[in-house]
Amino acid sequence: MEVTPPRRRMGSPDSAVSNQLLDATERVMREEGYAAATSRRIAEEAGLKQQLVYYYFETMDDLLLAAFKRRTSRALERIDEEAASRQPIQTIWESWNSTVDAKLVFEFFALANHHDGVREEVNRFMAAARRKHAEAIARQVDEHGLDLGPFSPEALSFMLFSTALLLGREEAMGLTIGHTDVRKLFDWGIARIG
Amino acid sequence: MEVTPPRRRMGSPDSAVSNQLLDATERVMREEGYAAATSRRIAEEAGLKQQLVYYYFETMDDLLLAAFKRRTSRALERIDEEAASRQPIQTIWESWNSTVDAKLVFEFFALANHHDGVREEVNRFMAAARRKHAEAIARQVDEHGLDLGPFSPEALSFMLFSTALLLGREEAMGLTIGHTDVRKLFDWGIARIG
DNA sequence: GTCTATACACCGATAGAC
DNA sequence: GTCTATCGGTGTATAGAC
Repeated sequence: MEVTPPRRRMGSPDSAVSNQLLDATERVMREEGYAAATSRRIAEEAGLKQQLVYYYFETMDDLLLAAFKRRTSRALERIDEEAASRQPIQTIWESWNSTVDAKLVFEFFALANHHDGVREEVNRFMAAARRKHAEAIARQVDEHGLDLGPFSPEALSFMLFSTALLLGREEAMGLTIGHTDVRKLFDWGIARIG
Repeated sequence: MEVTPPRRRMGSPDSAVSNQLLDATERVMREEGYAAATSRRIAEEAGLKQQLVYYYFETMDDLLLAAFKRRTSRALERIDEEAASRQPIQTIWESWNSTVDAKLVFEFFALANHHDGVREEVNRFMAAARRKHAEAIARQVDEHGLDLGPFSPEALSFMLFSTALLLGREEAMGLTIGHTDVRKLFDWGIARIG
């Protein structure tokens, strides 16, 4: 009968300091990579003492997971708001392009390769986003008698995400070969569907 | 006048041991992430002493870069061979799907966020692959009077890579929503073009 | 070419005072 | 809630013997 193991005392997960630490974690991960997201480096970035990290988070793994969960819960709120859009496909495309922090996403995706908690949360978020987007697209297709051509709502949901993410990554890295053509292609296709 | 700084003596970059270390580096990065790619962990994985790493590579950054360069030089050879294919689009699609080690690619892409040498090498490789693929596609379009529809060769080159990479990543993570639809979509589109 | 030994920085995490 | 002090472990990298 697994009982909660003995723990040291801890602070509120929604406190101001806790959020400062999560902000600092995002900055460090974006600029220096997940390997640099240590308790010392994050505390320094937040202007706090290293040991405070362990007052607000059980372990470093917990802190990293909390940082990702804060992002996904905000993103899911946004997705729910946008689901009611009059032109969901256009809205989804613009939303991924403007909100996806590609460098950070690649750090979290790499982290997910070997961090069980983060992987589960990435999968949970990606599954929810894909389903919600596919439903919003399918609803609009029904209501307005649109023609998606060879795209299923799920396939379109996948393509909008994967394309925006890779375009964002390459732009952040200074590589843009074919990008104007791809953006024209998506603008054309989205306008064509309605 | 920058002179090569004084260095400790070093072994051949093409030796058997050197390649064992690069093999071990790939395994560690794939299974445990780039943060685990330390001299101790890699040497242990290769069954060698930690200090040997510094006989074959100047620094850990050099080792990581060498590991990535070995992959890209092999991949570019393959791309050159496949450029002569009778059906380059089909060949490129199948090649990305069968050769891209998605977990490892995400580790190197995340590493590229903050490792200058790796970023430059990633950009060099991606630019070369995109151009070579676009040229192969354009040549085939010319010779056989194909119709790419709204796709430019560069845009198609981009989409084949980004889609195969993200499909591969999600499959490796156990997430497959919409995948059969996306694969059907690409099979259909590629068959349609010719 | 590979070994032993080692310097020194940084890591996660805890104990207990204030 | 935040502090000082500290533990044991691991990191990169070097020196020099064999």
